[in-house]
Amino acid sequence: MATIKDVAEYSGVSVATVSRAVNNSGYVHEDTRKKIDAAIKALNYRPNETARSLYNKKSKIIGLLLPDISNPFFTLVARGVEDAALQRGYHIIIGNSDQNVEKESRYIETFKVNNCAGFISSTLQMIDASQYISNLGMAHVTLDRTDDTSFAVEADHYKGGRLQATHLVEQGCRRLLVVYGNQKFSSFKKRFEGARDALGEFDVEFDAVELASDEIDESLMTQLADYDGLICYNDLVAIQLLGLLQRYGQRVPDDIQVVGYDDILISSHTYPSLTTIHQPAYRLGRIACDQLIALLNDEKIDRYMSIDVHLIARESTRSEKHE
Amino acid sequence: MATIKDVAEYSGVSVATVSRAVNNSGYVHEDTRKKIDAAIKALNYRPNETARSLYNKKSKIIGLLLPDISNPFFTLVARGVEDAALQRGYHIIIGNSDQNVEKESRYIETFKVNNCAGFISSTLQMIDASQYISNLGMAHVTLDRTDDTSFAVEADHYKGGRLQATHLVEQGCRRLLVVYGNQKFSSFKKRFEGARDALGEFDVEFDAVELASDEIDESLMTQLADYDGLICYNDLVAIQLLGLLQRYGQRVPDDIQVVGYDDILISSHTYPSLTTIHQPAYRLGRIACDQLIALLNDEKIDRYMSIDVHLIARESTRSEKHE
DNA sequence: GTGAAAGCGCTAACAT
DNA sequence: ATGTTAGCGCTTTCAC
Repeated sequence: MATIKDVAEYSGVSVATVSRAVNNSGYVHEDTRKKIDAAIKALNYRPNETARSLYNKKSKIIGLLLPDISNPFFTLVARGVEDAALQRGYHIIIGNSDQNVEKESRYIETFKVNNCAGFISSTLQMIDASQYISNLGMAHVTLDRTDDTSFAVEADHYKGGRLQATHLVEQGCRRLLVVYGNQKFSSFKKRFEGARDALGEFDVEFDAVELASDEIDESLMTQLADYDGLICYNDLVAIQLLGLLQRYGQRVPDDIQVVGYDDILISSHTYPSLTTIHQPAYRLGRIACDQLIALLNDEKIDRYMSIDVHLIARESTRSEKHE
Repeated sequence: MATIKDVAEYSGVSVATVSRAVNNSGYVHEDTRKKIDAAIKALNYRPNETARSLYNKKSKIIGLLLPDISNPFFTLVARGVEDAALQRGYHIIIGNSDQNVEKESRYIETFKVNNCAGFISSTLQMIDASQYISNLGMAHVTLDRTDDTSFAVEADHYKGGRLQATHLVEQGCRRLLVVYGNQKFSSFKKRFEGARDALGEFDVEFDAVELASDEIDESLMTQLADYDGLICYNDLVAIQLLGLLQRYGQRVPDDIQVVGYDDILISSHTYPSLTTIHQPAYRLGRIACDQLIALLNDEKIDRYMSIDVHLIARESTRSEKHE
């Protein structure tokens, strides 16, 4: 691979001039610029980013720390981040924390020692996370799962929860089960609170149960039979429940209605298709990335951004008009 | 962030000695090692990987070029690669090519200028790809979508195709539709060939049609009604078709049986759950990564590895025993 | 066993 | 407008 020195020799100027030409910094005569461009093309020169980032103490790489990329929601977030990054000349390195504090800090360390410009995370479980990060001196934006101290971008989960509940009540449900996720995550917590508050206002009876996606099996059926509506904290769980219910002869939405959360791609393809809350995962990723880059450029950004969500009515609830 | 120089001063030795201690290269007295370890701990020193990779001309980062991480299959592959990499002290930077030649080469270039140790790809559409890569002097392993010139790891798609066809015929199908994917990808090509050959041997009638996942809508129903079995080139398509069929009153598996390919997570949760070919996506990723790292360590590896696949019988076909 | 010094490829003073 | 040079943090000869 050709280096800047090769280009300098080939075009008969110094490396400083080449550097100036490449970076459009400082003066460089039109004629010499032409010579340099020719040399670059002839030698197929590309600046070595490692050397650049060693000097600058910042690379053009953004870290992205996700709980688990196997979840289609985060996969879309990642695409959003990547596309936004690419547009501005950055690249991303992805890490899965698996909700594991040790992996988390290992990744943050990795980002640091690789001179990442900053990172986006949606999973900080570390205590004193923001303290730790600011010590590291890295730019940081929090996504979807928020704490109160960092820059944050998230969907309006409280509203999402309210929408789930409201829709089901409007479609006639009177005996609901709210299936909620791990409450230590702000996103799940707010969804639950939204649903709970709305249900309270409607004065509709409901039970609530925490359910991890790997805990779903036939043993649930006895409970499920009691309800005429299910509010699920994400689509993955909703789809599993949908399968389970049908396998045991329950008709959806006639016997029981189901609403999910996320609007992952598959949710519109199942039968019945899933009524759900659409969160703009891709857009969330883009925005978080744009925010981070703004931060890197010392632009002022909002400390907190809330992104709107809306309900998409499909076949798993009784609403007339489907999309 | 503390540098090697800080550690050297703190422990009263030279940077060279610290470097030797950190890397376990060359001699360093037990006592001085102790002092250095203490200094490292006190200063919370971590070697700057950028500086290392500038010197070594190789970073501890592996590039991973995927067609689209939104596809759950590739998502699992990525997890496999990541986990394997992590175990050996590497990290990954992921790029989505979106089947786009330009993005492809941009990413490969990115890998190069960031001193990536090597990369894994499952999507090279560039002409002369292997030529181009070997010019770059990067280690490279091809995954799932193979050409003949690189090191390659892939599942046995021909067998997978045969299994799909054989199963459907055994379950009584006599009029099949093979829904196949873009034949320029070896993986889809081999699946189709396997199914076609098996069907030929059984002397069973079939039609074949190429179908992208965004081309699926009601207009297909007139065609679909003619068949008693559907062989799909992946689960995503199979699930969409499953939904479509049911929405139009076809009973699966009574009227028509469906078999998918990939065994993504969701396939066991739909109703009816999907009979499919299990490809070990995670393991594929791990193996590809292990191969690449072996390559980097100048170990001898097989030029081509074929990984076994098997059929998982579920509710979308008539087999008695489900998993 | 340890240290001095060169150099990986680049950028940014500073001098000219 | 261009060149010289120091230095980013590290590893590795090569002396001692």
